[in-house]
Amino acid sequence: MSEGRPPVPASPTLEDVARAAGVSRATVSRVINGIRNVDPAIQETVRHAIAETGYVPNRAARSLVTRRAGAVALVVSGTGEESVDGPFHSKVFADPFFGRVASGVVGFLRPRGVHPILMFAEDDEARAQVIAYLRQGNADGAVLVSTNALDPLPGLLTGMGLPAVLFARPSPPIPISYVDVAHRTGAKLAADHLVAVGRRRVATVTGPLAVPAAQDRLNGFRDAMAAHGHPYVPCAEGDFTQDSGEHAMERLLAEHPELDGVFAANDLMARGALLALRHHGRQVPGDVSVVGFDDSSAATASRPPLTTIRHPVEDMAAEMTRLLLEHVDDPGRPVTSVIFEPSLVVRESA
Amino acid sequence: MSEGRPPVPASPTLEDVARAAGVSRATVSRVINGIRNVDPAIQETVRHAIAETGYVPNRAARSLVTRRAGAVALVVSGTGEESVDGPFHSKVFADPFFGRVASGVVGFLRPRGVHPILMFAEDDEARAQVIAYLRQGNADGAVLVSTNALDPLPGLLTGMGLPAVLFARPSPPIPISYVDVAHRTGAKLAADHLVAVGRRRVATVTGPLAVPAAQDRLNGFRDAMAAHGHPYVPCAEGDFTQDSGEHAMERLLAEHPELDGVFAANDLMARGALLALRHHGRQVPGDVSVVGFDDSSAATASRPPLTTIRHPVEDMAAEMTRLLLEHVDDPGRPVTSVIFEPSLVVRESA
DNA sequence: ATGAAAGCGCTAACAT
DNA sequence: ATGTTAGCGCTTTCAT
Repeated sequence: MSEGRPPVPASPTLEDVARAAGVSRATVSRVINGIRNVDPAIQETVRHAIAETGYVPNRAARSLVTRRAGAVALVVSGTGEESVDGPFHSKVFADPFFGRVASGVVGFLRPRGVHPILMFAEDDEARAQVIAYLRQGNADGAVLVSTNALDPLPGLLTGMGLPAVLFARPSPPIPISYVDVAHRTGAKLAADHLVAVGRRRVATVTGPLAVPAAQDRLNGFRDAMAAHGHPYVPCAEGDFTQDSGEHAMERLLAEHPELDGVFAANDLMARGALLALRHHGRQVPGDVSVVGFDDSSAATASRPPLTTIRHPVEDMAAEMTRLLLEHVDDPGRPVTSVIFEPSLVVRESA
Repeated sequence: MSEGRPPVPASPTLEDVARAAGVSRATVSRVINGIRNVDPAIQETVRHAIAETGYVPNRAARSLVTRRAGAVALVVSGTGEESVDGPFHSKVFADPFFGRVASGVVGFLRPRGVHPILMFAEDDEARAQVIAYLRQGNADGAVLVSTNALDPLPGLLTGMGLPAVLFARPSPPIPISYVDVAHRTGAKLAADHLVAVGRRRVATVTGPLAVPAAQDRLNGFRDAMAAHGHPYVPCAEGDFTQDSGEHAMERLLAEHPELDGVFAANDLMARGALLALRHHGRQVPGDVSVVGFDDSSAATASRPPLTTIRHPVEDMAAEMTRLLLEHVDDPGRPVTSVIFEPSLVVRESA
């Protein structure tokens, strides 16, 4: 932003409150920051003066001395290869998942008087801007949700000493805290359910296999099916979009027309699979059972509603934020991971 | 956030750079802020010193003296009645529309080194927190997208003298800048198209009629149909969600089984209408033509893909942000509105 | 328990 | 064209 005049009329300062209360700035400051050793009577006087003057602390002044921004960044990071259709940001939020993360983050932050700074890091340039911005000390830490496992950003952030917590385990092991869901357990839940409803010729639509989560879901599913006596599970790779799910399902159907069950690594792809199945005249769940993953809004909005694996995204995001604030308050704290257990939500598709 | 030790090692200050370059702080400051009247040779020296020391300006210190936060808020505001299923924030971002707005805002802000602070104001408490936060001077202004026409927030913001720009015209006329789309023109486009493809028994699924946009789309549609010789257009009210669209379509079908065309006031509801139509065995577009509004990702993801009215949400959001920065730079500037023209996107549903 | 005073890092007069 | 200097509003020793 370019320069201009001050937009707001001068607001009351500590000095004003101190004068009104007949005490010193220091005392007012103590009251505001909840430091004890202040006479209760004086505290009362000060509080009254604060209310009377309509005083609100100036964050810049406070930050300058405390060396804390009092803000955190919410960084959505991508690969840089996604500029196929439309701007990255638009696409990102087309996936309801990110909205749930944002929700969880804000939900945790807000009661604490903190609000997240929203940043996108979809390519090298954007990443550089993010780094530059954070280097200015605009945020005390960052919660990071990345669409790409090889994202260099987590490494860069920890490298510059900025507290950061990831949503989902990074692919190259780096010393950074993260929250994640037990993908393998979730996939097992899906496998168990498909088998329980009598499916025997089951295939899976995977996410991009460079992503650990996609790997885990695939492997977990395969292992579970193997445990049920089905060592071979046909699979087709998608990229977590609905279209990719539809195409993957087409391929699966072409090669294995006899299949009677599908596990898609997320709901969007499951929805695409539903489309392909209908297109080929297969009834769901009559002919083919479909299980998704995420329990996103896509799951309830699709017809039939999706049986899926739910993970508590909002809770996870809140926990991620909690971890971040912990790291901010105590930079020496060792990195940790918190893994959430998913659950099966049975609807109509399987 | 509670207090703790400084998270980062002391970074170089203006003083350090000045010393390294053998000049005064003021000169370095001038170079950084692009103020002319600095000897080119010295500029070079200073730049070198900056690079050498790895200096980055401290935003808090700068804000303290300029009295500018250098940040803007992106506020998503709701009615408070939406807590039906899941947290407000989750629901908000389930609508791809908000993602597009965020995208446009960030797209405009980022090249200018500004990032938005994300805030939700879904009920009185949240609204109070938003106000309190903004009163602290954490943002120089706010771009506001509201799901409710009677939202008190715009009034509150302008009341406290904070520059703000809305996405969509507020229902009670208040002196505030906004961007919007020509809803009536869009609705007319839909009507013209439905008539052009031979539809004569046309109905409409409206948005919540308390919202001006929903009103305008309805009225624009009715007027245009009247101009085509169809004075009566059955309508059913929805609330912009897919489910509401489905239910509205059910009602329409029950009362007017002969209908052959539908205009839904947004894509999500159009999608719901598609579901209801299929459920009743109507072919789209064979038996019934369907036109949506928004050209959101829901339009391309639905089957058949939706013919819809496109408005340039990202561009509008960018313009909204531009207007905000203008108001921030010059608080005296009179409020303005910018209305964008929508266009018809023909796909398969009509 | 309270006050006085020293800055935090920066910008913007003002002086030269 | 450059330097000097006075704060911006706050927290935090250090005295008292």
